Amino acid sequence: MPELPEVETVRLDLLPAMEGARIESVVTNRADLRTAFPPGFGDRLEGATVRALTRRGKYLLAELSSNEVLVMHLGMSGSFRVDYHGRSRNPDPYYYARDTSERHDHVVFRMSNGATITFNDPRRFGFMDILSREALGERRGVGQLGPEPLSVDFDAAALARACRRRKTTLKAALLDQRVVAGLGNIYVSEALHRAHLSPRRRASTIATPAGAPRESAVTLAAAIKKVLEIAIAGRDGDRFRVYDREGERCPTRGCRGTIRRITQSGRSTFYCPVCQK
DNA sequence: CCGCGGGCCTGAGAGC
DNA sequence: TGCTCTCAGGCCCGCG
Repeated sequence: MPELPEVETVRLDLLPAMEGARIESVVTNRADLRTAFPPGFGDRLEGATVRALTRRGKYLLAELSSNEVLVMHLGMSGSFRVDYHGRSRNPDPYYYARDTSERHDHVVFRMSNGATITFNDPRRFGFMDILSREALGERRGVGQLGPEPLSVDFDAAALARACRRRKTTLKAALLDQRVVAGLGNIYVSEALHRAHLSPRRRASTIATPAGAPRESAVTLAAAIKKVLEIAIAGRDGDRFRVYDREGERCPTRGCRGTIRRITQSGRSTFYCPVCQK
């Protein structure tokens, strides 16, 4: 379920359990997630202290006292559980349940502060990797991320520049983590709706030929920030305005349109054909 | 280089 | 009940 806001929420949940604590033990219950664990996975983590737990796009980064970085990605279905007082739901870390969701508990960290952190991921699209600090920027994925949408680096000018020569749709451009980091299928639909821009529109149309931001780029950059901020703050009231709301009335004030669902590059897009141009 | 389709996995829900 | 089918909030690879 994780796009930027969910990953940020996971980070905040993990913070008290991880930051400043030493990793006492690591158990992996299988040889791979999406990819194999790096060589010496447990040995490289055990004994290290987590100096900081940060986030870049949808990636969680545990910066270690060993000067290595533990990179964690939740894929589609990854989640973490934290249990305190040295007690996990499964007292035996090697226990591998077969008939409950616990059979997808793939990694268990025991921390010096008594926390037990369990990574669960049924579909195994998530992964963990360990890299030196310097190698981070070179790694495919994390190394190629565009600006953090909630930082000052991300604004209409940056967005326009990134979209300038894109012949794809706005939908595809915003899903591309090199354009902006952290948006996924839900928040792209939400941001475009808030900005009243059609997901089918060519990405390059938000920039002038010279690459300068048009008004639509200003609106879209602001909408992206807004949608993510609201989601992180957990203002649940109007969680998703269009996502998974095919057939419902468009929530835009004064708009009498109906939310439609279309498929773009194999994935669902929800939008209002009336107010999104 | 760019854009698209397919593949990777399992589980939930719909329809028969 | 149980089967089959579709779909799911991510990402990478290979093809044209």
